[in-house]
Amino acid sequence: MSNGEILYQQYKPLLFSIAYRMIGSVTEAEDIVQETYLTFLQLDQQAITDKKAYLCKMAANLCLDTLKSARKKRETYVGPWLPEPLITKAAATPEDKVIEQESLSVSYLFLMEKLSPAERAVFIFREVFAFNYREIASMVDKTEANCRKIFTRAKGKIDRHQTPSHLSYEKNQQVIGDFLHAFKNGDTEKVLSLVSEDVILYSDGGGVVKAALKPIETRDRVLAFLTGIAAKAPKGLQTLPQSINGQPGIIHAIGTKIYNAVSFTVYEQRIKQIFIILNPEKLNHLSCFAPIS
DNA sequence: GTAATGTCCAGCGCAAGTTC
DNA sequence: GAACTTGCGCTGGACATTAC
Repeated sequence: MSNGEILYQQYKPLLFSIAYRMIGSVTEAEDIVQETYLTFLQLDQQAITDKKAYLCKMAANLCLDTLKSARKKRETYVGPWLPEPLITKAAATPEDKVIEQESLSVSYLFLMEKLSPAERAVFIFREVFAFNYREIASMVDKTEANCRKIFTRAKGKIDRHQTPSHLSYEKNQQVIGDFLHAFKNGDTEKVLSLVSEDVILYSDGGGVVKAALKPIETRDRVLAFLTGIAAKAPKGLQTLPQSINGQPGIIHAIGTKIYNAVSFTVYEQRIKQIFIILNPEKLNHLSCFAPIS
C-alpha cells in the first residue's frame, strides 16, 4: 500500500465526517472526500508538514464551494430541507457515542441550515472535532479572532433554536418502539403519553414526491397527518428499525425500494420532533439496507 | 501565560423607500 | 425608471475580561 493510500485510509473517516456534517449529503460528502484525495495525490506531499490539517483544509474549502453553490438551490427548495439520512454503527467509546449522536443527529444537521457556510465550518471544526482556533483559522483562511467571533455567533444561533433532547440511544429506542407499537395497534392513550404536545413534524419530499410543505405543529395535527399517511401506505410496506444519524429510527421499504426514512428527537421520554425524509434522491444510497423480498 | 469569550465599533452590501 | 438616502444585518478587527 502506497503512502497516499495509507493516508487515504487513515483520514477518510475524518474527512467524510467533516463533509457530511457541513453539507448534509452522503453522496456529495463521498465525492468531496474522493476529490480531496485525488488533488492531494498530485501535490508534493513531502513539502506538507501537517498532512491532517492540510487535508481538512482542502475538504473544508471544497465544502464551502459546494455550500455556496447549493445555497441558491436550498433557498428555492420545495418544503423543509432535511439532510440525507446516514445509517450509522455504534461508536467506539461512550464519549464518542455522545458526541457522534449529537453532532450527527438529523435535528442537529437541520439546525446547521441556520448557519452561513463559514459559520458552519468554524462551528463544526470547533464543536465537533475540537480543533483549536489557530488550526481552524488556517483551514478557513480567516484570523483566529474572527474564528472565535464566528463560532460564538454560530453557537448563539444554534442555542436559540436547539430543541432539548436526551441522547440515551437505548431509552430513545424504547420510547420510539413503544410509540410505533401503540400507533399500529390504535392505542390512543399510549400514543398521547409518548408524544409531546408541542411536537413538530418535518417532511422533505423535495418537490419530487408528496410531502407537507410546512412543518406540522401540535400533537393533534401531527397524529392526524401520520394516521393519514398510514391509511394510504402501499401494500407490503415493511418497517425496518435502523440507527439513523446516531439515533434510533425507521426505514419504510418494499423489496429494495425505500419509501422513506424517519428520525425522531426524544426529550423526557416523549417525542419532540419527527423528521420524515421522502425525497427519493436522498434515499437512493439506502437501497442496500432494504430487504430483498 | 495562554486560550476562550464578550463587547464595541467601523465598513460593507443589500433592500426598501423617497425624490426627481 | 434612475439616482439617492436610509436602515438593517453581516462581517471582521481591536481590545478587555475571564477561565484554566
